[in-house]
Parts: sequence; structure tokens; C-alpha cells
Amino acid sequence: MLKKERHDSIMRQINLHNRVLTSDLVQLLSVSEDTIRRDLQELAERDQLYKVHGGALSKSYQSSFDDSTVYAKDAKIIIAKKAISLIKDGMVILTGGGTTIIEMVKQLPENLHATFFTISPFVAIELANYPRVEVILIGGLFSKNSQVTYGGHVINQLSEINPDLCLLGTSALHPDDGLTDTDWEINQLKKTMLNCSKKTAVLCISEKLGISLRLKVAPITNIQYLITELPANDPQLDDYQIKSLQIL
Amino acid sequence: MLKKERHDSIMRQINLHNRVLTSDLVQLLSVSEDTIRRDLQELAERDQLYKVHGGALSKSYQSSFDDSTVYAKDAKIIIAKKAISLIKDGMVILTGGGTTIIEMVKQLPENLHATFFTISPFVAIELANYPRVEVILIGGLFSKNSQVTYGGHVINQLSEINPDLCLLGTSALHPDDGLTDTDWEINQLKKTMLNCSKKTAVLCISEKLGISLRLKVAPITNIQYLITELPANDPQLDDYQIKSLQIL
DNA sequence: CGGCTTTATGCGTGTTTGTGCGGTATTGTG
DNA sequence: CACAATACCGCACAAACACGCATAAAGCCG
Repeated sequence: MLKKERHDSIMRQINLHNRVLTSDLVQLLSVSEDTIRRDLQELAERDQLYKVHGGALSKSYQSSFDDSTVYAKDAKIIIAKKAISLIKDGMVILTGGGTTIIEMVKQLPENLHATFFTISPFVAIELANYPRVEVILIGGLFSKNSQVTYGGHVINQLSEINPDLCLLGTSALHPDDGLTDTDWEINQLKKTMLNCSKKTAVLCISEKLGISLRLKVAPITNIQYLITELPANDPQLDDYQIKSLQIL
Repeated sequence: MLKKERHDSIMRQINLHNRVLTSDLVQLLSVSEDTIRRDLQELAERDQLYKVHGGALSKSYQSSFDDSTVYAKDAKIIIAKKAISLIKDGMVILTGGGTTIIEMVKQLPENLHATFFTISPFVAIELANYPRVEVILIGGLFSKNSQVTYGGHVINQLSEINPDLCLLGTSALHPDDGLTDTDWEINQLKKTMLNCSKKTAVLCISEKLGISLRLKVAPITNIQYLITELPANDPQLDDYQIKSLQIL
């Protein structure tokens, strides 16, 4: 087995399970521990995973929990500013949840006049600070993990609205595989959000670029705007330079 | 389980609950007490949490500690304890918003198995900490003042459910005028909540007793339980000693 | 081809890390 | 003060790791 094949296999395992144990990989790939260790080290140097004693963890898993405190906050504020440039007075906007979106909401101009639909209670609470914004919280089952409402009831209600713009946080974005996720229900939800909206903007910190998870939400051609903290001409974004996608 | 995963798991617990007990974590993560203690120590050294005898507290506990600025908190905790005595495993419960209700939710037994409908995002977020509780957030317009959802859409959805118990915070309760309020929409909302439920409990700190506001929600005979921080035989409650109303 | 370097891998040895256990000290509470 | 719960300390041990070295395959070049 070639080194590259092994690396791919390891990355697949990681994206699938969010974690790998060195000992499991030894068995799976039938090579020595040292080899696996060297593999993980290399991949870690390339920032493709996060190495820990005993194995490795997915980067996206990583940042979804404790990082949201300080680490990526600056990046998220940059993203927020860019996203806000898409929002005009009088628009009807649908948002998902996640720290990136909440950061954006906090940066909105004081006197914005708009209508927001959201599936995230946190977003609703933040939006309540804006006197001229109408907030509609879409109700349904409340997800303990994602802290958004989900399930059939939410999907039904989404099918009754047609917002001008949908703002989505992301688990992963890949040039070929598009938008992907790990949770089936959230996956359905994102699909519906995307379909019911006239346009969709994806807010995505750069370290989630190039990653592909188990479940496919939508091809990249279904998205109109990609917002990252990088400048639009950054080489990391080269793979996303296609006609239908505007990069901010 | 990798150490880092354990740390993430602990941090998630803390961010949700604002506190963790060492003994709970031992069970949850199936490792020895020493290991948990070392974990907490490490996280404390990294300033990710605040270690105390018996467990740890969220660093931002101060922010939720500022709900010590919540008025009459001690009284509300007493009320909470009494209200919980009404809740049995398997019940379907509808709650309103307000600090009293939120305080109650925080005091719920760890392993409660129940279904909660709520119009308050805050309540939903708190309830999400309980693994065996199903949370349904009723969606609709989001009120900037009361921080609950309201309006026709909420009323419609309420008419489709029939919970065993409705828990209501109160603006005012009067022996003759019953439950009253000042806001027209919230008034409609409370009426509907009361009507759709099999039984209703009113959570009310004593100083709101004997007050009557502009808009009438319901006569006192429509309420089954009155919960205050006072003992049931307190003279202040004499006026409420009627057959249909049980005072806790 | 033969000699040379480069790259990838495995093995042996000593080190570090993570975890549990037993015993003892400390803390909180009635 | 007594008692239980919790914390701390040192030790033991296995698992994971780092490093140097040996080996072998692959690549390169005159």
C-alpha cells in the first residue's frame, strides 16, 4: 500500500468518525505503529487533522467545540462584516445556527430594517435587540446537539416561506462534494432551507474548506455566495472559482 | 476514549449546565475519579473552567451569576422546588417564559423523562441539558419585550396539543379578578395555553399576590395549583383558600 | 548495468504519558 | 466533633511515543 493511499484512508476514517486510534489504524492498514505515527505526524503538519496521544481527531470536530471561545473569533468577525454587506433594508432573511451566524447578528447595523426567520433560539434572542427587525422563530423539536429546531414540523414551515437570502454556517465545504454534514436530520434541514430561499450564502472559516463529510447537502452550484475570512483571491479559494459562485 | 475527547465532553457539559459534578462525570465517561480530577485540574490550569470542591463551574458562570441579579432569586428557587413536585415521569408539560420558570427548569432532576412544549427559547436551551427530556419549541413571532414567541401562529399550534400540565409565570394574581396581564398579545397567549392544558399551575412570588391589572386572562377557578414561596397556611394566602385551588 | 542517493518501513531500546489504586489529608455538614 | 464525601500524593504499570539504526525498495546518473 502506498503512502498516499494510506493517508487518504486515514483522512476518510477521520471524516467519518471524527476520530481515529493509532492502534485501529495499525490493524486496518496492516503496517507498523511507527508508520502510522509518522503518517499522523505528516498529516498534522499539513493541518489536515489534530494529533493527540493515542490517535488523532478531526479538525472540524475540534473547532466546533472549545475553539469557538477565542480562537476563530477574529475570523468570524471578518466573515460577519462581509455577510452583512449582502443584507439590505427590507429583505427577508433565513438563518441557521452556529457561532458564526451569531457573531454576524451581533455586528448588524443598529437600524437595520428587515425580517428574519431563524431556527436558532440564540439567533432570535440576539436579533431581539434590533428594534426594527422582525424576528420569527421557527418552532419544532429542539436539537440538543446543534441547538436548533429541526424535524418535520420545521421542514413544513420552511416550505411555506420564500426568503430573499439564506445564511448558513457550515460543517464542511469541498470543491467537488459541495456542502456536506454528519447529522441526518440537520442535513434534511439544510437542504430545505437552501431550496426555499432565492439565494444562499455560506459562511465558512477557511479551515473547514476542502473537507468532505458523510452526508451530502447540496452541490456547490446551488450556492450563490461563499464567505470566508480570506481575501477573494487567496490561493486556498482557487478551487472554488466557478462562474455561479461569488466569493467575498 | 481519548483524553482530548474527554476534555471536550467535559467542556460541553459545563457550557450547557454551567456546572459539573466530579461524580457525574465519572459515570458519564466511565473513568476513575482521579482521571476526572486530573482532567478538571488541567482544564482549570488552561483557564477553561473554574474548579471547586466536588466539581467545576463555568468561567462565564459570572454571566449567569448575574442572574443573581434576578429579583428575589431565593424565593424563586423555593417555588421551583414545589413546582417540580407536580412533575412526574412521562408527563407532557407546557411552559411559558420568565425567570421563575427558568429557575425551575434549572432545578429539575437530572434524569427526568418528559416532554416539554415551550414558547420561551431560554427555557428550551435550559431543557436541552436534560438527556431524557424531549423539547419542542413552539415557533412564531418573537416578542422583544417578553422574550417568548407569540401571535397567531403560536395560538394555532397550541390548539393542536393537549399537555397534562401548564406551568405559568405570573404578572399578577388577585383573589377576585384572577390572573391578569397588561399586554394584549401575551394575554391571548396565556388564555390559549390555559385552555389547551388539562391542568394549570401558576408560579407566583408573594408580592404579586393581590394585584390586578388591566386585562383579564382567566378567573381563579380555572387554575388548579398555586405555587408561592410561602408555606401553604400563610395568612397572605387566606383569600385564595378555595376548594378548586390547591396551594403548595 | 553498478554504484549512489533518497525514501519508506520496521525493529529495539529507553522515555513519556495516561490511568488506576491504596493510603492519607482535607473539606463540608449535621 | 464525627462522619462521609472529596481531594491529594506517590507508586505501579501498560500503552503510546521518540530516536537511532538497519534494511530494502525505488530513483537517478554516468
